Amino acid sequence: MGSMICMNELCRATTSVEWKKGWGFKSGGFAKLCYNCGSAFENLVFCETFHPDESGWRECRTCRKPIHCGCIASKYLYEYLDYGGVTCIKCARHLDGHSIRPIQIPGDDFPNGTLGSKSAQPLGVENKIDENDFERRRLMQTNEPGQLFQTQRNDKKQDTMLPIGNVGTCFSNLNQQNIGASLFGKPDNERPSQGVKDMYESINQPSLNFCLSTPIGTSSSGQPFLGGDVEGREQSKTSPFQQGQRARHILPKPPKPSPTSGSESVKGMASQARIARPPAEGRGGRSQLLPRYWPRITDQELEKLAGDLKSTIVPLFEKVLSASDAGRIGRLVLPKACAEAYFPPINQSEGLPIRIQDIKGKEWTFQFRFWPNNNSRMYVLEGVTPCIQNMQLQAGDTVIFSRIDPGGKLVMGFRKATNNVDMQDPQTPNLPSGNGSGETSFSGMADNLPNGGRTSDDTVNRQVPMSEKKKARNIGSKNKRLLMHADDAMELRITWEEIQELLRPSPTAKPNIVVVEDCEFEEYEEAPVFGKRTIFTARSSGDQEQWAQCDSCAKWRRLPFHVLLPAKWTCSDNIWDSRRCSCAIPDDISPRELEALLRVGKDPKRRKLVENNEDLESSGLDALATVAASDMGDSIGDMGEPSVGATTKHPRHRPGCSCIVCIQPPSGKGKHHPTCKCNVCLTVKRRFKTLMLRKKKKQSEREAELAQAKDQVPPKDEPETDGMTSGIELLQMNHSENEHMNHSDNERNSNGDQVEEFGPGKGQLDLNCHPNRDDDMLAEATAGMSMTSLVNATNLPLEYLTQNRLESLGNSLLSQAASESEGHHPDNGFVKTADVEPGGKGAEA
DNA sequence: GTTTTGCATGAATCG
DNA sequence: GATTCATGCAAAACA
Repeated sequence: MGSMICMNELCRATTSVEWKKGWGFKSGGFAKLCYNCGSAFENLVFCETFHPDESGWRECRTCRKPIHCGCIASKYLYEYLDYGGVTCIKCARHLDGHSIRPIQIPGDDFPNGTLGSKSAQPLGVENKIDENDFERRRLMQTNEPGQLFQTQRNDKKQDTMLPIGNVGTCFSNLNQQNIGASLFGKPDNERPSQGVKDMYESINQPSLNFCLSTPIGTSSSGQPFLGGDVEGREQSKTSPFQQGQRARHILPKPPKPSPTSGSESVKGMASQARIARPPAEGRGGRSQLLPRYWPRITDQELEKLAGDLKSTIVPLFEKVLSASDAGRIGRLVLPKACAEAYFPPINQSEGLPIRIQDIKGKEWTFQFRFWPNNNSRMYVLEGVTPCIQNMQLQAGDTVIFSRIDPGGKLVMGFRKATNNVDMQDPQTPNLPSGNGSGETSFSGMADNLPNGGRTSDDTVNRQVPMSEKKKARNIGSKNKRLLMHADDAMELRITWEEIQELLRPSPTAKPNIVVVEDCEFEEYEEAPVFGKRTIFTARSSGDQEQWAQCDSCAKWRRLPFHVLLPAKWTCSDNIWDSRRCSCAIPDDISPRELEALLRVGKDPKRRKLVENNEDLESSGLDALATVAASDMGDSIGDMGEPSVGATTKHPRHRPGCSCIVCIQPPSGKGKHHPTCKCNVCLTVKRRFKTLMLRKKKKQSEREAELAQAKDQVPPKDEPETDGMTSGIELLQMNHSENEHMNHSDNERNSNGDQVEEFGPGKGQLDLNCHPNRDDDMLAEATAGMSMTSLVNATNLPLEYLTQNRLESLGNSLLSQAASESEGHHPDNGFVKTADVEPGGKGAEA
C-alpha cells in the first residue's frame, strides 16, 4: 500500500489506515498537512505512492534521465511538476514558464525552500511555500491579485482562459502553463485541499497526443459523432463551435470530484495520467459540458483503444453510472448537455434507436430518447442493461462515450470504479504500467486486468477523504454510501439491534400512545437520541436492575431499572445511589460477577454458553437469571440480545427484539415485493404458514376430540384445556413463580408505563414473536419434545430447574410444546394462562 | 404477479 | 431561483 510520510523530521508520521481512520489528514482533502505536526505534505513524493513500477526511479520529463522517485533519501533530486510528472532539478531550473513547483520540505536548507524559482508563474504568486505555515501561505495566495484562474466554482471561466496560439497546440502543453498557474492561484480557502487536488486533477499527460485541434465533427463522414444508423442529424459545423474550439483555452477546469474522478484525481497523483480532457465540442457549438463529464482517458488508454479499433478515437464524455443507470431498469440517464451535444437531435419523446459499439467491436442498439421534465428534457438511453451486464458494470463505474474517426461512430467504453475494488481484491498489486500505478482501465483494457479492470489504486483512494467524496454527485445523492470504503463501512457496520440498544427517546419527548393490534406503542415526535449502553439483569428474585459503566473510571454501577442514561455518563451522575456517586468508590460488582455480567451484556451468544452450563456458578446465577428472565420476557428460545433498555421505536420492545415491528426498516418505507426476502416478509410468510398449520392441527385435534367424546368418557386427567397436558399446569405453575418477573419485565419495557400483555391468546396473529421461533414452535408442535425445547428449558430459571425435579422437565416441555401449538406464543414470556380459555379457544386466529 | 413505462419529486448543483 | 438528474412510484403492459 502506498504511504506518505510527513517530511517533518521530527514527525515522520506516515499515512496509515489507522491514521486515516483515527485522525486523518487535516485538510480534509488529499494529504496536505500532516495532522500530527501540521507540516505540509504537498509536493512531497514518495516511492510507494508515486512511482509506478516500484523501481524507485522515474524519468525526468524533460531530459528523460532517470531520477529517483522522491523518497526521503533523494528528496532533493527532482521536482514534481504541477502538470504531472517529475523533472530533475537541472531541468527544472531551466523550465521557465512551466510552473515548476518547489519542493516544499520543512527544514529544507534550500534558500527559500525554492527550486526552479524562475519558473514563470503567470499569477505572480510567490513561488515558495512557507513550510512552517502552509495555511498562512495559502491564505496569502488567495489574496494574490493576479489570479488568473479562479476557483473551481468559476467553471465556465475556463473558456476565458489564456488563448491558445494555434489550433494545433497540444493540450498538454497548454496545461503545463495554465494548470500550473492555477495551482497557486487557487484561492479556495474553503477547500484547503483544493490546491493539491487541483494539481492532481489537472496534471496532464507527459505526451498528450490528444489535440483539441482534432477536427471535431469533421470526420470523414462529415457527421458529428453519431451512431451509424442515425442519419439526418446535424452536421457539424465549424462556426461558432469550432471557432470556439480553436479559441478554446484549455484550462481544464478541475472536474468536480465525481466518485471516480475524485479518487482518480488522487490516483492521478500516482499515475499522473488520468486527466479530464475537455471533450470534443458537440453539435450546435455548445460547449458547456460540465467537467464531470469530461472524459478522463489517459494517453495510453487512448492509444490502446485506437489501436484496438484501428481508428482515431475522440473521447466525448463519460458518466459515472448511478444505481439507476446500472440497475435492471435498463435506462441510462444521459447528461442533457452531452446528449444534446453528441447524440442526434430528437424531437419526439420516443427518440431514435442508436447504435453504439463497445470496445470489443460489438454493436449495441439503444433507444435514445427523452422525457419531458420540468420544461426541460431528460435524456435516456434505454435498453442498456445487456450492455451494462456484458461489461459487468455497476453503479459507480464509468462509461465513456467516444467517437470513432473516421466514421463518427459512437463507442462506449468503460472504466471500473475504484471503489468497487474494495469489495474485491484489495491485494491486487499495481500493474506495472507506464501510466502509473493503480490505473483504472478503460474499456477493453479492463479485460486484461486480473481483477476485471478494478485496480488497486484504492490504496490511494483510501486517502480520499469523505469531505471530498461528499461533493461527488454523479453516483447520486442517495448513493453516496456507495462511496464509502469497505473499511469505513465496516467501521459503521452495526446491526439494527445494536442501534436499538443505543437509542433512547428524546428526554423532552412525550410519547403518543398508539394501539396497533391491541398492542400499545409509544410514538415519539422527536428523533431519538443515543444513550449509553447498559446491561440489564434480573435476579432470581425477579428484581430487575441495570448496570452502567462510568465513562470516566470505567467502574460499573448498579442503577434502577427504569433509568435511561445519556450517552455520556459518569459516577458523579449516579444520583440514584449516593454511596456510589464517585469514581473513587469501588465497583458495585465483584470481578466474577462482572465477568458474568459482561458476558451477558456483551456476547450475543452468551446464552449458548449459559445453555451449555458453562460457569453456572453462584457468581453467574444472576447472569443466568438475567438470561432466563429475558428469555421469559422476550422469547423462551430466543438467543437474542441481552435485555437492555427500551427502544424508542416502540419502547415496549427491548433492543434486540426482533419482532416484526422492530425489524422493520426505520423508514417504514418501501414496498415489499412478493419475492422479497427481507426479514419482515419472511417472518410474515413463516407465521402465516405456522398459523395455518396450527389451525389445521387444532382442527384435527378437535375432530379427534369430538370423536373421542362420542366414544367414551373423557379421560380422568384430561383437563378442559383442549388436550392440554398437565405439563401446561407445570408451566403455569412455573409461570406463577416467574410471572412477576415477566410482568415486571413488561412493565419496564414501557419505562414504567403499564402496558398490556402481548399475549397472542386473544386470537390474533402475534407479530411480536421472534421470527425464528416459529419454526421451533412448529417442530415442537408437531414432533413433541425437541432439542429446541430442551434448549429452551435450559433457559428456565435455574431455580425452577432445581426446584422441580428434572423428570418433570419432560412433562413440562411436552406441555409447553402443546401449549405453543395452541397458539400460546412464548415470545412474551410464559403462556398467559388467563388467555388460555378452557377448550383452547384462545389459540384461534 | 412481474416488468415496463412515464412521470413526479426533490436533492444537488449551477448561475 | 433555476436547472439537472437520480430515483421513487404508480399505471400500464405483459406473462
